[in-house]
Amino acid sequence: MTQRSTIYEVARRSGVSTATVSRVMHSGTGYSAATRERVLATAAEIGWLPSGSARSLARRRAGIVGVLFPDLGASGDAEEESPLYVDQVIRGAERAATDAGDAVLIAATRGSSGRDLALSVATKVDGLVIVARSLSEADIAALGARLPVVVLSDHAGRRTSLDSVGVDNRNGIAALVEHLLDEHGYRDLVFVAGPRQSPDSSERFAGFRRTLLAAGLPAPTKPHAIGGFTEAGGARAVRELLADREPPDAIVCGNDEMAVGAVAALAELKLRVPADVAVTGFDDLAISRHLHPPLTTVAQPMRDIGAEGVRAVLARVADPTAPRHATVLATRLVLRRSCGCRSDGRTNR
Amino acid sequence: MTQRSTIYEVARRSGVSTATVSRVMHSGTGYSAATRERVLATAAEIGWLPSGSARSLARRRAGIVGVLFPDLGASGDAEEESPLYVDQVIRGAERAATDAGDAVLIAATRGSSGRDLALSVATKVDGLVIVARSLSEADIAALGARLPVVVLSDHAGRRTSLDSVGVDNRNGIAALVEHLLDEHGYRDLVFVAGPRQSPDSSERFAGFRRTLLAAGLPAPTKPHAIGGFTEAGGARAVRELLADREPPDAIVCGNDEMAVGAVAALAELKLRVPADVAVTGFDDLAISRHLHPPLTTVAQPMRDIGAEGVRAVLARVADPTAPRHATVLATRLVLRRSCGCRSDGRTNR
DNA sequence: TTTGCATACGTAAGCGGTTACGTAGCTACG
DNA sequence: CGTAGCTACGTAACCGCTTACGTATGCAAA
Repeated sequence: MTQRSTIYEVARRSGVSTATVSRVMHSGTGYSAATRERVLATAAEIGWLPSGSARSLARRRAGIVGVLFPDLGASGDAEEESPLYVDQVIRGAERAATDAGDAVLIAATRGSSGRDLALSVATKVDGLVIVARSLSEADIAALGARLPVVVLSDHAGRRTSLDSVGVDNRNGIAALVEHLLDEHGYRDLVFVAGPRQSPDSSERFAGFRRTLLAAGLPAPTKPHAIGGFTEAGGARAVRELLADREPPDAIVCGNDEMAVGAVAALAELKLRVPADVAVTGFDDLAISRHLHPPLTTVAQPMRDIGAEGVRAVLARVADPTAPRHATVLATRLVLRRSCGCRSDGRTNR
Repeated sequence: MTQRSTIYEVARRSGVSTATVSRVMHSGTGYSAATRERVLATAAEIGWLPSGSARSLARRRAGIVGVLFPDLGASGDAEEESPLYVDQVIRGAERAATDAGDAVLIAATRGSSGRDLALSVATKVDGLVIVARSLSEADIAALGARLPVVVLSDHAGRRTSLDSVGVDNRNGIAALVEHLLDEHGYRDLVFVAGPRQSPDSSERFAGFRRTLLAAGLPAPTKPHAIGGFTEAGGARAVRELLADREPPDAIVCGNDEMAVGAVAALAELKLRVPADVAVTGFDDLAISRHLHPPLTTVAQPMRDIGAEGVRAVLARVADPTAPRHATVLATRLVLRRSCGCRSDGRTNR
């Protein structure tokens, strides 16, 4: 490990000023070809690694955007984002940031420590992308007052002052329910919802209800069961549901994880999927196509959500006065066998 | 968005010097309780967010460690780390970094652009954790000469100058093969390997071979087939294999993804798993317990690998002269139905 | 009272880059 | 030949913190 060298060292050895070294590194003009070669050569020779901190300080731009997300594995099985989901969002964010020449810093909030972590991260970045439910509304608002912030999913269109990115939950579910109704002729559908306070969950239920009504079918005013977006919750919800009533034609779950639990619960009850009852999810996680049977679901463009998130904060970093913008991305219906379709992979929309 | 305020502003408004503000923020001593309150109050009042860049520059420590990994989704189906695997490593790294008061910056190398990306990231961090095959050996070595670097898996113990973290592939496979031999009585086992150049893959094969020899069985000198660590590769390998010979008792795959492909290929051939032929994997990805049948595999402590990685770089940042250290983590045998075991979940070791 | 030693600050010199300005040399043109 | 307009640099003033030192004040011990 060479002694950390500086731009002065490079300048001295190349017989130029630091300004010229800086220009060679980041500006396309202001130096001759010969000078450029000389500078580059000595930089390589002494293994100079420019100081990002110094550059950031001078430019008042870190070139880093932070992504805050809730940690799951940490606090047991609470109602949290699926790791598979968040990971994809992060990947998308990384991709967009790298494409823009920036980098992404990630931080998982765990329980109460979130606020301090967020503040600490905020000092190191130009803007923050916050995955739903990483932080309290108040904390998010406080951050939003200090630096560019965009909130992902479960908030899109609901917050008044911050940029947001989310998906079209209503139409996503609508397409799914229409499929169940029209292609399979199911009439008796039940909806297993996520957490009560989740806007995403509410919108999905709203889409469910609206579609049934549009088809002239009776529609419930509230979800048939609450599964809290977790596998265990989905299983529990189905068990409770079927203790009361005959199996429905189909169980529409608010997300894929609950669908996994639902399938398991149905197996316990000796009910076959989809022969006896169809099951669907929402998200299209990596595991979903491997389930038995493969899960019919509404795919969320998880990577795009992350990517749009960083694009949005970078846009705001560039122009802090731009009007607030809520991005809503489309979902895609993914037909697999759990809904009763024959073979996997047919998709729609 | 308030005007970006500085420590001078806070100092002025609190009637103290910047030194005192700095002390209040980061040192437990050097100020009275009253001063502390006053400073904290005005800081909150004007919404001051300290500049991480300035702090990093002054302290000569960014408080950030970078994680470099290969991107998969990007370049099609090349031989790359599974997203599920890398994501877990990243999670572990994030966890360890946060616990240490640092943050992690992530960057995915895609194809040839890796070298520049790595350099760019290197300017922003105190050290780098590099997931195997993100970069060429030469590039890794060059980085290692400029800042603390630790390499994860597929290298552990092999590189001479850099710290590394990996798993005990040999013993991991050995436990698995012993199980197949002793508990199930299988005698005819075949090994489907990952990429030829992969040290991880080689070690796994070595463990396979050694265990067969130890049991007094004939053992091949090279893998029966090469699957390249991908699902498609695993399927292809099995198809080619079974074109030549009778189905073996068990197919030991070099990783879980190849096992997925193997199971699919066997299904095409109307062979039942595990009734006709058992299949096993390596990694224990999130999808593996959902497969049909659930996959028996050797679990890698993916999060721990990431966590140990950042711990190792932080240790080296703290003491650059410490002797190189190679961490080798233990694996865990996960018994599920694909090997012929009755019910899921029994694990060993 | 003097001395000694904490404790609570303030001063100011960096940390390693960026960049607005200024200057010198050269070419082009009236 | 004078001058306008480039290009290729150098000078030096920041960027916003941290921290080594130095000073002042208070109090206990001598």
